[in-house]
Amino acid sequence: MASVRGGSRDKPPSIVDVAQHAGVSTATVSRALAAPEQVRPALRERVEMAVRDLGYRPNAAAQRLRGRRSRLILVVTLTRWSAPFFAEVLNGIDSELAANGYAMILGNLDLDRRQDGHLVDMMQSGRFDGVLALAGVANAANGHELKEPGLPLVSICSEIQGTPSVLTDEGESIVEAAEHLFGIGHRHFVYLSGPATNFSDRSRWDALKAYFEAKKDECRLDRIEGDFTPRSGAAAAERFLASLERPTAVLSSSDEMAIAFMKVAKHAGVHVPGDVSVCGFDGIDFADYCEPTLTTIRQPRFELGRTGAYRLLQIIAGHSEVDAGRTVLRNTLCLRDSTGRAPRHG
Amino acid sequence: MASVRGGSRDKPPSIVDVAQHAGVSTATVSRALAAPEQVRPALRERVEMAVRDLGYRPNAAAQRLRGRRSRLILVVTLTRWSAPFFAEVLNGIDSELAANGYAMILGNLDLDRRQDGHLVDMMQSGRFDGVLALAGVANAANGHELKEPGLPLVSICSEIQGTPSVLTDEGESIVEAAEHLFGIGHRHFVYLSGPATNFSDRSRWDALKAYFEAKKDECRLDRIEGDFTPRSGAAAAERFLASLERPTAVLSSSDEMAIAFMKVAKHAGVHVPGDVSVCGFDGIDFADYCEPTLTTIRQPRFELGRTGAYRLLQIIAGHSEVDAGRTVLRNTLCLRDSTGRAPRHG
DNA sequence: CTGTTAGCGCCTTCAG
DNA sequence: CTGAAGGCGCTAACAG
Repeated sequence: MASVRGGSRDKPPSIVDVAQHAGVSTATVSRALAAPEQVRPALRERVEMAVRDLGYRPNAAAQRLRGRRSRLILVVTLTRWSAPFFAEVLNGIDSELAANGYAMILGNLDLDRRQDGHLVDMMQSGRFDGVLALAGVANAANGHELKEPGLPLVSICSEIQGTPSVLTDEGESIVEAAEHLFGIGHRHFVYLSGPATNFSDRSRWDALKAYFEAKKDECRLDRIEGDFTPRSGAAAAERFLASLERPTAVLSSSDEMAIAFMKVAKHAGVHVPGDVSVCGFDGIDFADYCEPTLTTIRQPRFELGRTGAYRLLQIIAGHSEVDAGRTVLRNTLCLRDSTGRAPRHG
Repeated sequence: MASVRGGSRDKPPSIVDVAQHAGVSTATVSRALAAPEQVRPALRERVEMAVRDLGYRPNAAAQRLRGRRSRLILVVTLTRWSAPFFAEVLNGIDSELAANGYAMILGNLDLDRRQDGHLVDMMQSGRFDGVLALAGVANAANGHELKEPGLPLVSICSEIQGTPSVLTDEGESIVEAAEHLFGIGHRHFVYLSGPATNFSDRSRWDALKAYFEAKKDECRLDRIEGDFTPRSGAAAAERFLASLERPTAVLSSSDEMAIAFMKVAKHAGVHVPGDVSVCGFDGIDFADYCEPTLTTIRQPRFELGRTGAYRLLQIIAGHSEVDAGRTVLRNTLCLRDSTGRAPRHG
């Protein structure tokens, strides 16, 4: 009676095979699987047995063609994503999707090669039930290109006009960090930015500018351009070292930049936090293992992913009451050893 | 004449719409797209125009159902993957797949919950043309479970019986590192392991054991259990510190463990490399930014992914001459500041 | 409750 | 070179 899936090269069993094996119609098989309560127990069991015997799995393509969901979500990322940050966001997404029987396709958007066409093709090929756009993608693809195909779309870590998005309170958090540093005596700040087109970076910079605008008589805020990568953090440190009047507080737009910055600064004999305080952004694992441990603004990475996926599934399911607008998660300021009182000084 | 895709809510155009719009049969449309040379230029152009006008994209589900490829590859990973390592492998995979018009599904395998069924379901649902299994998955899912569905399968960073796999020369490289350390005076080594069931870890440990077996009169090799994570590296450091006779050379099975190890050791007043030399494995970006910079065995992460994807596509395309067996890529020993001469000592 | 039937959109013979 | 027609596997009406 056992005999799982005959020989080997046979093509997989179809619903017809199951129907014959169980002595019922294909419709009954379909129902026994999708709506068991509509099938008399006796038949249902025969079907279930046949399914097991033959090792039958519904063909997803056929299901999709017939009009049902594909249970596939396209997740669009940039080729140059920050692994420590987004890997955990992906985990969050996957966790929520898997729990609901969905799977994710990873679609890397290459900024250099004009590959967007490829993506839009995919989106219109009817393969997916929805799209999740991760930070940066919005600006890169101009946002509406992603909306155009008419698929349910949720944006994570950046906002696309008229599209539900999941964000963190980046502006508030970085101001909170600034305020903390101000409180312990710092008056000269520098912001290590991300790419100028990045949504997060804009939010942070705008909030910071507004905050210091109100304090412009007593404080100074500089800005050094970066792009989230360690390399750009090291470059920023060189510029910092070369400056005539060095800031005493660094607000970095990513932990990776902050850590590289500290490394270079220390090498040049600048003490952290004695000479300069450094605050990162993201809360990646390595913030605990660098020297000194990094004060940072921790983003709920897993939750970002989970929440984004959740909202998307809601929309797909048609629970679209609260659709539009943003969901804002809260960050946490984690004080560690890279920040301290401003150095005494004239 | 313009008018891209009507109003908005209409369902997407099908091949029939295109055929009507162009005044030809559906068969001609199909051919014009798949085998243009078989269609008279005049008609071909009419079709191409209609395609553009309507914004037509072939429906992937229908194509797949009709028997063609889905151009979808399932990439199976573990829920607890090491982001710094695998993110780059994924990039390599994506790069090769995208270049050939394929996309990847990320299937996280959860070790805790028995979720494998879900995966096998997916594999048999006829959605994919092939499967890429990343390190660790093989052992977890017992390998053959993945082979069973009869899909083309390639394993990366671990070997599955009778399945093509892409590996690095881990054994040779770690022995090379050991040899280097031996050459500069070290005689007491400790290996920080990964999970005991991990394929890579086994390869490394076996090679190391063999190497030291031949030197057992003059050398000592200890082993501390870890699992690749920083946390376990820190725990290993505690054990190291507590040991009566401390080894002078640490061979870590991951950079993340090595970095955490150094952090804890330094905190306890142990100098790296003055008192103990530390060598990592993987060559992640942070190896350059920790203190001191980490000597490590760099794995060609991007190439691992790219090569794995390449082999899989070859198999799918039927170029299966060189199918079985392994492809071995070479690692590079990167000497940095965390290793040095063994301390003088009785 | 269960079976019959009609397509979903596409590609690929098979005739013309 | 082009058109007509069947069917991939499945499910949702519609009858019984």
